[in-house]
Amino acid sequence: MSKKPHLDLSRRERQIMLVLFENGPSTAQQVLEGLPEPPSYSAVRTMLRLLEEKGQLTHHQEGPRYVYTPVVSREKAQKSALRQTVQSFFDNSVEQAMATLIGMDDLPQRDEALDRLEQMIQKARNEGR
Amino acid sequence: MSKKPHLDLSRRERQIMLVLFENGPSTAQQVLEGLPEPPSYSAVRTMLRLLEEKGQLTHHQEGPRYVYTPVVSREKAQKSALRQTVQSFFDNSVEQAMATLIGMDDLPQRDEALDRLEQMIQKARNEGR
DNA sequence: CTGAGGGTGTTGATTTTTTAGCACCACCGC
DNA sequence: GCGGTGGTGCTAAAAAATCAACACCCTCAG
Repeated sequence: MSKKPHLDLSRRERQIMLVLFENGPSTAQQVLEGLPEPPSYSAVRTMLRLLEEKGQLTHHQEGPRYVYTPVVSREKAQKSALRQTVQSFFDNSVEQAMATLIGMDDLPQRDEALDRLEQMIQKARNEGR
Repeated sequence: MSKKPHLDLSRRERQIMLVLFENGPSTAQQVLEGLPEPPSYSAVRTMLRLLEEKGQLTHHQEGPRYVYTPVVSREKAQKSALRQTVQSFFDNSVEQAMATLIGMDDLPQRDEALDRLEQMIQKARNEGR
C-alpha cells in the first residue's frame, strides 16, 4: 500500500476521489455532476469501476443503483492530505502551515474562530500529558 | 488560468511539481532523484520542457545546465494547496483543519509549538482590525 | 404482454501521457 | 586537434488513461 495515494492516481481518478470526499458517497450521476469538463455518464461509470478494482472505492446498492464510497475513512484521508501538503509545501513544518491557515482571509467570524482555536490549544495542552 | 492547478496536471507532472516545491529549484538530475518509480533521465527532461510550455515552470541556466523553478511563488502555492485541501476534505472549514493539525502526533516540541501558536493568534487578533 | 426508461457490465477505439532514442553542441584533458 | 563527457532539443513509439457505444437486465405503466 502506497503512502501517498494521491500521487498514484491519474487525473480523472483524482478528480473523482475528490468529488467523493467533498460530497460524500455518491451515485455515478452525482459524481458526473461534480466533475469539471464532465465526460459522458458512461465514462464516469467505467472510472468508478476501475477505482473500485484498484481498491480505492466500494459500492453498495441503494434501491436500484450503486452508491460509491471511498474505502479510506474521511478522517484518514484528512490527515493524509494535510500531511502531504505540509510535507510538500511547508517543509514539514506543521506550525508554518497553521500560521498560513490563520492568515486565510476568508475565515468567517474570525474572532469567534480564534476563540475556539484557543480553546483547542488549551485542550491539546491538557491532553498532552 | 485555472483555479486548481493540481487538478489539471497529469500524474507525472504533479509528481514533478511536488518535487520542485519540496526541494526548491532543481536540475533535471535532481528532479529525477526525487521521483518515485523514476523513469529515464531523458523522460524527465521531456516532462520538464512540457511543463515549461504549459507555463508551470521556468528555467534559467546555471553553469552548464538548466535549473527549473515553479512559476507560482511558494507562498501562493502554499495557500492554494491548503485551500484546496480544506475545501475537499474539511468541508471548507479552516477551523476543522486547524484542529486536525493540532492533533498531529508528530509535532515536535509540542508545548513550545502550542505557545507560539497562541502568540500567532494574539497577533492575528490585533491585526484583524 | 410489451415497450420505454434507467440502471449495469463489457469492450474496443481514441486521446493523452509517458517514455526512450538519437542528433547536436560545448567544454575539457590529453 | 580530437575524442569523451555531459548537457540540450526533437521526435517517434509504447503504455496508460479516458471515453463512448453497445448489449443486457430489471421494473413499471399502459
